[in-house]
Amino acid sequence: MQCSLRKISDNMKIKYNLLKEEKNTNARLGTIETNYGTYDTPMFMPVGTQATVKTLSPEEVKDLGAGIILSNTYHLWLRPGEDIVDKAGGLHKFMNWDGPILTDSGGFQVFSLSKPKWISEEGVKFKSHLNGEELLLTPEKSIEIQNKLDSDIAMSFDECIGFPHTRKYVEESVERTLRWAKRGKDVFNNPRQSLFGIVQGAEYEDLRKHCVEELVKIGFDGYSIGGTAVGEPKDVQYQQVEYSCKYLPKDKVRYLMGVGDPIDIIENVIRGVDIFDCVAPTRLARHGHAHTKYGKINVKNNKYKDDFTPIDETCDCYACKHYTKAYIRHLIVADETFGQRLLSIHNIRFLIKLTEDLREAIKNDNILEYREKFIKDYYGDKDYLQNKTTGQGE
RNA sequence: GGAGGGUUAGCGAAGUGGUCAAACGCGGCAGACUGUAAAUCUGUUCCUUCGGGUUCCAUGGUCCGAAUCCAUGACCCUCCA
Repeated sequence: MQCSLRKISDNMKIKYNLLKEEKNTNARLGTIETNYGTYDTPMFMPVGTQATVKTLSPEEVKDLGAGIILSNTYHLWLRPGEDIVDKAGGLHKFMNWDGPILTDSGGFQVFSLSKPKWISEEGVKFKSHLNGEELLLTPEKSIEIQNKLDSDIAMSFDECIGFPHTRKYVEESVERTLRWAKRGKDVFNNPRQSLFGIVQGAEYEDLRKHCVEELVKIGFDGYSIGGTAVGEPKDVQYQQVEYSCKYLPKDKVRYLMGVGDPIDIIENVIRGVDIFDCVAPTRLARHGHAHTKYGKINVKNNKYKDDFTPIDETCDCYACKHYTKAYIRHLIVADETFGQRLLSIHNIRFLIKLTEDLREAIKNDNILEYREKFIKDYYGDKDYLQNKTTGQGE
């Protein structure tokens, strides 16, 4: 049977190739080889939690220059169920995406579905957000689901803890996350899928180091940095990333989970991160906000009602090439989905373009200058750290 | 011509003697959002020099006190002729 999806290779673990380290920082230029082609890093992955990047077609996502996209175990487990996706021929066929897919493990839902949840050694009991049914997600179950979904990269089931927390809790949580990582790896059985371990340990360097060392002993195809963008101050986030990257093996890809503020991407690329994902560009878009070279704007604002210029004159995306702020504002205010699509296209493109620029800066060994210029344009005189916390807090 | 019902903030709509500058919804204006329980959530929305000022169709009245009671007028709706 002729498969409509172009699978480049059938039986391959992902492979990271480190091409260059930036002269003045820890930033890295590389490529990641997947079953669906080879992509450059640093890279930004658009998020398609429920097997769709909200409001966009796969063709549109492709056109933005996206490589890997992210989907979610928890959501697909609840609906439509991994067996349906399996029956469809796997997630790629199910959603008509012929690029690589990474599935998150459900670990973030341990954090975000905060109210009724019980964490035990066995796993996490949730109440389904759909019908209140009590569900038990375990490391084994998460991997089983992901094996069936047949994504290219599966994530270990971890505990993503919020901020702040006690050192004692972090210590216990890291050990549990490590045991869960081992249990997940033990049942992992999809030969064409890769498995990533997740570094936790909050803001404690020794715990991050310990977590990395233990994960490396277990052995994974790539490593993620978790537990960031959960309400901590920005400088704490950057430190957490530093403490993780410092000990991670150079020959494996590094994925910082859930981070997608432009400045955070730059700061963390500088600290050695290769891959990012974030819901922000699409969520902000649906809420009427757009990134521009000169900062984030709220397109709904009255002052744009007769502004017939593009969102960002310097942007090469479809929305900026063909539509004005006034028109997009009208669509958003009128609650038309096309407005949400246009802003989603723009915001994702903005972040992907950012990673393209960062790759160029790494090549040219001028990423610090790039950062300075970016901040000057994007934040103006504002202090971009300004005691701001990241993410949703607890 | 006769009989009822109605008129409250930008709109819709509660309120029928004091705790009413007036619930609630919409609309408006702003804000938040970082591995998506999020096309969601929050604030604000008569004027103000923040002391206060002026409101509930209009005018006059009752009362210590009126969006609320009475009188007259204006306009709107329904039914009967």
